Amino acid sequence: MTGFDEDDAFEAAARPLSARAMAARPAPYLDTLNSAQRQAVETLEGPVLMLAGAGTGKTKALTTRIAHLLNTGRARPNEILAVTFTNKAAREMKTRVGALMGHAVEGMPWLGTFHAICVKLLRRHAELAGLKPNFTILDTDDQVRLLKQLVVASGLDEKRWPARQLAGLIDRWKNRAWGPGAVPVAEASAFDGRGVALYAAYQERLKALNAADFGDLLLHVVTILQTHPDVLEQYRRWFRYILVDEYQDTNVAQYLWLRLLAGGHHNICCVGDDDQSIYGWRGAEVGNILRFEKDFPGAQVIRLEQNYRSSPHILSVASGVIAANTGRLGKTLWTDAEEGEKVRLIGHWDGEEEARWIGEEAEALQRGTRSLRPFSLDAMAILVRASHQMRAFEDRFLTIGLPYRVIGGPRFYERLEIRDAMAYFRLAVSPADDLAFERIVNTPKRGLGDKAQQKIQTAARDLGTPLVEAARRVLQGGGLTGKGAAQLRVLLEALDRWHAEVLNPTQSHVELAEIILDDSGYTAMWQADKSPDAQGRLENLKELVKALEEFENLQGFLEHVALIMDNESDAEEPKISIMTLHAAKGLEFAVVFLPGWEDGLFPSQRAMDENGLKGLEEERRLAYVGITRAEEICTISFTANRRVYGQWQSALPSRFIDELPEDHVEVLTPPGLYGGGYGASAPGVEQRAARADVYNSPGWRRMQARAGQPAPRAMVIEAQPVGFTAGDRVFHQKFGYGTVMGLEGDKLDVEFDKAGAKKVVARFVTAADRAGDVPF
DNA sequence: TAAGTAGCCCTAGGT
DNA sequence: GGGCTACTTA
Repeated sequence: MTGFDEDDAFEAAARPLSARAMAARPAPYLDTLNSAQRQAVETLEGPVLMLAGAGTGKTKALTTRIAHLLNTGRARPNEILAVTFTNKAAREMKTRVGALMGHAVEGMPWLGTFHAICVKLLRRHAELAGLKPNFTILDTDDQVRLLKQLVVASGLDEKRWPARQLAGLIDRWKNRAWGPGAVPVAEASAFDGRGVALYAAYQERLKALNAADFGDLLLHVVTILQTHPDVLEQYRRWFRYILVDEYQDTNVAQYLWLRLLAGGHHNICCVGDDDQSIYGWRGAEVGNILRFEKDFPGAQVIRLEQNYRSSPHILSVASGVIAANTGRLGKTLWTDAEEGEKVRLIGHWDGEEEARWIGEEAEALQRGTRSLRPFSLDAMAILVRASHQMRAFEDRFLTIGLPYRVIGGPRFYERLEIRDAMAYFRLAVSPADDLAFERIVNTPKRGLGDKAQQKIQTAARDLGTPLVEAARRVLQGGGLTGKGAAQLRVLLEALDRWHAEVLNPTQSHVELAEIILDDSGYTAMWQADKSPDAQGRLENLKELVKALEEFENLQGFLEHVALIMDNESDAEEPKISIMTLHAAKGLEFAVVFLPGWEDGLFPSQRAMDENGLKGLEEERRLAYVGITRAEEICTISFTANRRVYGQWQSALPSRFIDELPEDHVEVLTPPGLYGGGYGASAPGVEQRAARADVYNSPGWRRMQARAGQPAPRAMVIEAQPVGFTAGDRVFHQKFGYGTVMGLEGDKLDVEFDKAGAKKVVARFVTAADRAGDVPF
């Protein structure tokens, strides 16, 4: 089927648009917009770039624009293509358009995430990509396991060449819309020279399994549009208006996809903020938004600069920080709001003290003793750079009984028990799902260990059948005996029963799901488990079954889960939120804490090592995103000492702190700096206390500035990140002294005197003659 | 085959 | 420090 659904068909649309437009209803929603927003809503024809700074009412403008398109009769709901990155954003957009129109928006079938829309397109044209319309979507876990098999089969040492790394490589290639044949020579030799060959083999396997991974969803569609002009033409005519949210986060494949589809009517409106581009590591190209005017000739650029979120001090600090970046499109945020409090800056001795101080501060703000009014914990957030920073806060808050929630922990559907259960469901729906079978043959334990599984694998390969069928044959042929054989027989019989039930239902799919979990022994397995998290897992399984109720059948549910992840836990008592800076994008809080502003942690050493100045600038945008989350009170902090991977390390304040505009910052002095309690007898304590004090004295930053380049700050070095050459003597904390034998990227081959030959990351060693200077 | 232990790595994370 | 994998042991 290559055609369109009947109700989507617009071909009869030689309809007089102007007449429809004249019938448009009044548009009261326009009166609630400021002039820039209004311009963004009313400039409907031709390419538009809406540069929307943080907190400037971007979503409002975007949703009003859709409402306006519908209201003026310029497009029918199914002629608008509106793309977001997350399901959450898509959902919000749908809701808000509905609210604007005063009724639920039916038939906006093309409002969704890039991936959801691509699935829809790909199902229609699957055969053009060598797939069947009912292809399955693999998640990252499946992907890695498949790749692992290929790596092993190719004779590579899977330890030296981890499948996860290959998965990352292939993802990057797919993000750039490179099929196996299009990977440039320079990159093709990655992964021990076999990168591309493995990529090609992987794509073959996927085809054979009738499966696609996330990257494929886009790649296949782009390829189809590129190679089938007739298909492209259909969609070009169909999508009269295209809207894109978070354009600064698009990767090359998404960009190509958009350009192809917008090539007909040219009515594409991209919304974004180059200063909030923080997903470069995931393949996003800031270049897409910077190049917009070139890519789409005649484009109009509309800037949304009035900020409705943050106080003037907070905005000034944010602007001051981001000003250090180069190549920006440039925006000047302004606000009518009252002056409010300055951004607060405070240094601490170590991470525990930082957590203690923030905990007390949160309580004081909650009581209202630290501010003009009390704040709910719901209005407070702690935004960290790296997830391992979260633990100190969790520990502290558990101790003092401060309610908190961690946003972005392991996703519901990524949990072990959910994945297991899903594998059972998948097998019931499609018995040929080998990956699912592998996952659950021996879960719960059925006495089918590696050996038994290998037999089945071999049989499958020899017979050319799926694993389930192969297992059946192995049993019949007496290849397995004893307990394992008996239990395998039980499993296979159960699978048959479940599959028959899927084909010819005699009961609801919810009941079937319960039966599957019970009959398989999976529920019993967790009931018998006495570890503390078993109870929680059982509850998750119950939740899973409950979630099934909203779907017509298991198939529908599986598709949904493949694409969707968020389960918003309902709000109970007020809680302070802990999350990463990345997770905070798009959110806002009255009170924001930004801990851990230390060089190496933030900006992250790794970001700088791997991406140099580009990496540093992305880190700076992350700082900008963090600060602009705050409405009223924003507190930045850093510590003099931090435990990293169990080792104490002294740290220097982040270079971003030097960039905070002084007039808008208040430097706080933490209590108890001299109070001891940190082993006052330990050597060096006075020194370190003195230094910590310097960070906290009112003039410390000026002193730093005057001193010129302070201390051994981590440097951004573009060309030569390593700094060692073969023959250098080095010292490693764990392995001792050694000699550099060779270089490979940021890794060194070192022959250690005692520990022998090792590969170590360059920054973990120091030149041997300097070793004595380095405090460990 | 299952339980126990040693070695290894370690940003950010939606679909 | 902690979580995961791979290897070793009962």
